[in-house]
Amino acid sequence: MATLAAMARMKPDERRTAIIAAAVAEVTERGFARTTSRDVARRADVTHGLLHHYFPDHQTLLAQAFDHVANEEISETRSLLAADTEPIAQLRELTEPYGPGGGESAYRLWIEAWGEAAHSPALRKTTAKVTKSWLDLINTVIERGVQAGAFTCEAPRQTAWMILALCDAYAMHRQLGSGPRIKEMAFSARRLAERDLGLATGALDRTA
Amino acid sequence: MATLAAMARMKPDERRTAIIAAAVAEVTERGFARTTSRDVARRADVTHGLLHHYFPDHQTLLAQAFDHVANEEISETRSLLAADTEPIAQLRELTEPYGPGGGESAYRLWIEAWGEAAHSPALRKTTAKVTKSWLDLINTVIERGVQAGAFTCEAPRQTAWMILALCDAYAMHRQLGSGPRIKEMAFSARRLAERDLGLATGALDRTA
DNA sequence: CAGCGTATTGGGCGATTGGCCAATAGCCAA
DNA sequence: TTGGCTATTGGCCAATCGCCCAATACGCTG
Repeated sequence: MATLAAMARMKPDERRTAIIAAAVAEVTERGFARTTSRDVARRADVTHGLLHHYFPDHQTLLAQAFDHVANEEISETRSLLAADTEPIAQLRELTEPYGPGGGESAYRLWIEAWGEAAHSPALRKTTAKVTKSWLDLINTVIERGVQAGAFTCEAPRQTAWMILALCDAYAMHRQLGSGPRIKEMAFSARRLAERDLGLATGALDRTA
Repeated sequence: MATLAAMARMKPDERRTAIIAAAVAEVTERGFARTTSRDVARRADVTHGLLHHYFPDHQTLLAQAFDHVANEEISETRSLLAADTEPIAQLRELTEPYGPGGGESAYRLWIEAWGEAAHSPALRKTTAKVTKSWLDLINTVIERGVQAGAFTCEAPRQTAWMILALCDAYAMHRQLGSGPRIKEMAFSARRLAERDLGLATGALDRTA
């Protein structure tokens, strides 16, 4: 992973980023509660004592780590949407079977975060904020599509909420390996969107 | 909670049940990873040493505790449905705003379980099994309603999955206190069900 | 009542935790 | 080169964890 000799010294900002990246990886694998300072330090190739130099305490480190990823996901998706101007293509991005965010491991982190949010005000605040961002993102795509004449929609915010909920639920249950017909679940969000937005069935499946 | 003098001795089965109940309460409050043997013991009014007499180890205790609640929820819902014979009334039960299961705290436990399932094969197995039971339950109600002529439905299993997903997502995000318009989210599942099953809007809101 | 088996206690063990701190190492300005 | 500031180390601490076990209390059977 890292060249032994090159480990010596890093710019503080890089070091900080490396530690946060290590924390994210650990939390994704083990969950918030089971992630220890020493695990993070080992993964970041530093000693555990250094963590306290960059972060006041363990909770703050984990909270900042999740904050970092969550905001990054949002901004990445935002620029992904900016690349397409056509509403249908944008909606297709948002309903990708692996989730519009960072894919498999990103959802592992989110599942951990939902659980941890019940015990950490900082996590709860971040999850609430980012969830709202997701809803706004979907809602904006819908409303722009309606204005452009591509969609028809009675209750955009409600449709946005249902799309998000189905994507989350699909990703979560896929994580757990639960249940039959998991591939069908993946497309429920798209079929729901197609019906709610006046599109033909399968309109979101076709590749542009 | 418990009379001091009456603490002395309990039948083994009662004791076992009391410990499991204490474990459920602790996990609901603190999550799986942060629940310690001693916490459970204190809540159950026994010493920590006794736990090892009833359960081989900590993980097994927590897994059995969740297993107990999950199965109980399912069977309670089953008998709840048995009380009604009318499909619409049954569907109304299933889409209760607080979730068809045990209410608020029950969903706290489920959120913890979803996270923990990623780290515990036993939890993963239970969540998968009970999720399947929920889907079957909803699916049965739909199909009986279709046969009785009360519903019309193109893809029952897909509709069942969407209803479950929306209920889960609503309950979860309500837990987190996230987002505006959370009351509207609560009825998304009902509106979806009404449309998917050929019912009039609001048909599931009216009290029987 | 005597005796056996189980329920229950409470202490102890090794391992691990987050946080703290004195000491060291490396970088840059003067 | 020197001095000082920051990054970094590694050891230490009290607290706590799950687990184990010898000792005790209790209840039931004979």
